[in-house]
Amino acid sequence: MKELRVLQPLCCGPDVPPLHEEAAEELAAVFRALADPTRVGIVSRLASGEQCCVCDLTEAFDVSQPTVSHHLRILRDAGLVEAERRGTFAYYRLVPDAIERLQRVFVPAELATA
Amino acid sequence: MKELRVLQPLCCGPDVPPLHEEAAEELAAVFRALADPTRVGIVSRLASGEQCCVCDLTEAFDVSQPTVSHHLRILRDAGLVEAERRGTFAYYRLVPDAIERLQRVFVPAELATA
DNA sequence: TCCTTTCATCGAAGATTGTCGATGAGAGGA
DNA sequence: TCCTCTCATCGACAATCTTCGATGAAAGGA
Repeated sequence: MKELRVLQPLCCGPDVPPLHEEAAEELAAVFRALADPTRVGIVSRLASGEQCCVCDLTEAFDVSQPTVSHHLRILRDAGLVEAERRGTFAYYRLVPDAIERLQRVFVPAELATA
Repeated sequence: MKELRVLQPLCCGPDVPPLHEEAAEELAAVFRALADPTRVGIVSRLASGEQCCVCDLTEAFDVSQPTVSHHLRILRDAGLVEAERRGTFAYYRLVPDAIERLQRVFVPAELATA
C-alpha cells in the first residue's frame, strides 16, 4: 500500500506516518518566522553566502536598527540563522542545512512512498 | 563567477538574481498562509491525496466550522488549495504543483549556480 | 412548501505581531 | 577615564490574526 504524504515533519526521516499535532506546531513556527517580507529578504541575503552585520542589514532594508534586531531574534529562535560576535559587531549567517531541512519538508507526492 | 542564492522567487526560473521587494512580499504571503498549525495540518491531510469536505476537517481538527472555513479561505487565497462544490458539500484538495513550487523555493546553495 | 444539511460570511473579543524611540550593555579608541 | 560605535532589550502603540457564535445562502429531501 502506498501512502502519499507531502508535508514531512522537520525532525525525522520520510517514513513518519501522519503529522502529529506537535509536528504541525513546529512546522508552523518555522513558517511563521518566514512570514514577513523583511525576514524573507534577510534570509535570502544571508543565503547568498555573505555574512552580514546588523548595520549592513539595517541599511539594506529600510527599517530601524531595533526592528532588524527584532527580526534577527525571531530567525535565530527559529533556528534559521546564527550570530557570531567580533568586537562590537555581530555577524549573522544562515545555519548550515537550514535550507536543506526546509526543502525536505516539501516532498512531492509521487516520491513520498511508504 | 558563481553566485550562490538560496531563496528563489515563486514565479520565475532559477536565474533571477536578487530577491526583489515584491518577490519577498509574495513569498512571505505564502509562508504566512502556512504559519498556523491548523493550516499546516489541513495541507498535510489534503497532501495525502484524499479530498476532504469542510465537515471532515472540522471533525479532525477540533476547531469550529467557521474557523475551518476561515483557514481554508486563507489557503485558497494563497493558491495552495482549491474547492469544488458537489451538492451542498465543498470538497477541498491541494492545488497541483503547489508543493513542488514551494520546494523549488529552497534551492540548496551548492546547486544554485549562476 | 418547509425543514435539514453544508458551508461562507459577519461582527466582536482577545491575542499576537511589526514598528519605533529610548535606553542599556559591551567593546574599543583617544 | 571618557567618548563613540554596535547591537540588544524595553515599553508602547497600531495593525493584524485567530477564534467563536450568530446569521445567511444554497442545495436537496420529505
